[in-house]
Amino acid sequence: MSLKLYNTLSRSKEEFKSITPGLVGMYVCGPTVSGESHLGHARPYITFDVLLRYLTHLGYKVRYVRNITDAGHFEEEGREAEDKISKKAILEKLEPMELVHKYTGLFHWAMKEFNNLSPSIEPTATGHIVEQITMIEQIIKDGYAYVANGSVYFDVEKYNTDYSKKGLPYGMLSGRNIEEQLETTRELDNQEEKRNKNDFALWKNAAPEHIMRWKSPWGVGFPGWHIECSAMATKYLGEVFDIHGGGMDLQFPHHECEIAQSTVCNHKTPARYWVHNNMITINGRKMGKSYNNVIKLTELFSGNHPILEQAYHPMTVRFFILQSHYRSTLDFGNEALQAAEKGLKRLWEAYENLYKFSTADSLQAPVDAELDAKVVKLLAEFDEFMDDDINTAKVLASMFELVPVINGIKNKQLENGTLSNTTIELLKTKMKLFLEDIFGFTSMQQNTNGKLEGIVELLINIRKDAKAKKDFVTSDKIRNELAALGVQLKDEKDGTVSYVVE
RNA sequence: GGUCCUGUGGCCGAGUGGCUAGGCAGAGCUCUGCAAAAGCUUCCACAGCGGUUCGAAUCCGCUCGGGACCUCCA
Repeated sequence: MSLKLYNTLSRSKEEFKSITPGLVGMYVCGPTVSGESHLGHARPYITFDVLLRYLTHLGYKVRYVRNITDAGHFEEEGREAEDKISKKAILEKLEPMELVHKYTGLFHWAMKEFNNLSPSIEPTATGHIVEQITMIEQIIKDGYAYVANGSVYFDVEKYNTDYSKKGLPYGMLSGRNIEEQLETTRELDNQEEKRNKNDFALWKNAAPEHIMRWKSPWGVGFPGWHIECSAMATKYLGEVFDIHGGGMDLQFPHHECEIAQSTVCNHKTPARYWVHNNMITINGRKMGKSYNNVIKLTELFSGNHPILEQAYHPMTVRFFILQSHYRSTLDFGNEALQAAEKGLKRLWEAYENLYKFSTADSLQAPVDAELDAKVVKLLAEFDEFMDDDINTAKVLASMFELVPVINGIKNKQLENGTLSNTTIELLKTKMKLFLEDIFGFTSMQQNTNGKLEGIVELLINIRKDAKAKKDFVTSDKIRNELAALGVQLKDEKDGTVSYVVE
């Protein structure tokens, strides 16, 4: 079996084949660092992190490019041109560069909290002004863009007419046609510079008060929203690359425009597989500034937000996201997050216990051949589910079916030697591979340099003595007060005591 | 208004037409000094109405509800 990915271009699952055997180029639209990252950002970057890890597991060498948008775009086209970053910079009395630096740092911090791997290249828009200008010049030269008052616009109408003949109409990704667009696009002000409402800016003339500005053949200004991704993807991944990812909300117009720009310059549709993750909703509504329901990642991890009943660990959020399929909307709620927190804890504890198993304990032939076979089957399905458009939800469900088996063996509720040595070894290998390497989970335990461990062991021993003397007042006091401090004692079947730190 | 997606049990969520994922919560039991943990068992579903089919949560139609995009957006 081989990996299948849902391709937005064809609206179907397609077998994944890389252009160059063994190598994959993947571009994912990164954040605009004019503000703090929020819960919504967690979804694509975790989703594509898992895809990156899975492709790597399959043996591909992946070049993962994720940009940082540090040059502002128009808040709203037609309104007075205002650069997101420069506007806020004035309000906060900060240099744009200072603001960008701050939020880029926060973004990187959050990505690390989520245990997302770093991209191979993380290019910035401001670092690629030259490439963008070069690309715009090319588009003008080919006749698909025009200059107006120091701004440059892409001629969507002409592009659509010419490229429809080649089977590459504008709107092919998002499934809309331009004729309808003309009738349904809202009436906007100050559009006289454009020949057509559908045209989009490649370069925008900067008003004198504008802080972010660069010299260009058309005057002083700044790049339009879409051109950076085309320029940087082409530069680092080539004219045609394997995977382009991002949130569904970017399908139109952003990715549509990217396709148009790149196609004009390179005469090819830039990416083979367009992969889009769905949105996270809060109470059934998409999170967004206009809805006033944005939860920033710092707030999510600290619990400091009116919607939040408690803080949520980055791993809980990661688990929550991977428990659904990336193409479904995922509804956020305290109850759901708390369920995820408990579920992950149970799964992770079983996993850690599994790793303590000695295969010397079990016999060569499984006592329970049926269960042994079931375990082997569940493990084999991990790969099948991932190959089927990265169905992390199904893999996790299978893992939960393995939890009672692992716990049963550990607590001797299952007979010694229930599973064969081979199966236990396979269980260990695959659980590690999927939980840590592919899903990217890490332990939520804090490293306390062994001091806490020593203290807890001491208390466990005192409690053991108290219990031996039937001094249950003391033993319960130790147990309950440790629990209040977040240290949960567990009396194991064999008389030993283990514990978990919250 | 246009285009598209969606409606699964208390909550979150998988679901390729037949074998009713999974998590959390609830109930019972085993274990336990008591509890927790763990194990076992168990209750509660496919928005509604039609249709196709031997058989539909899954396909089709209609109705109702929710959402997304069309504007910055992950």
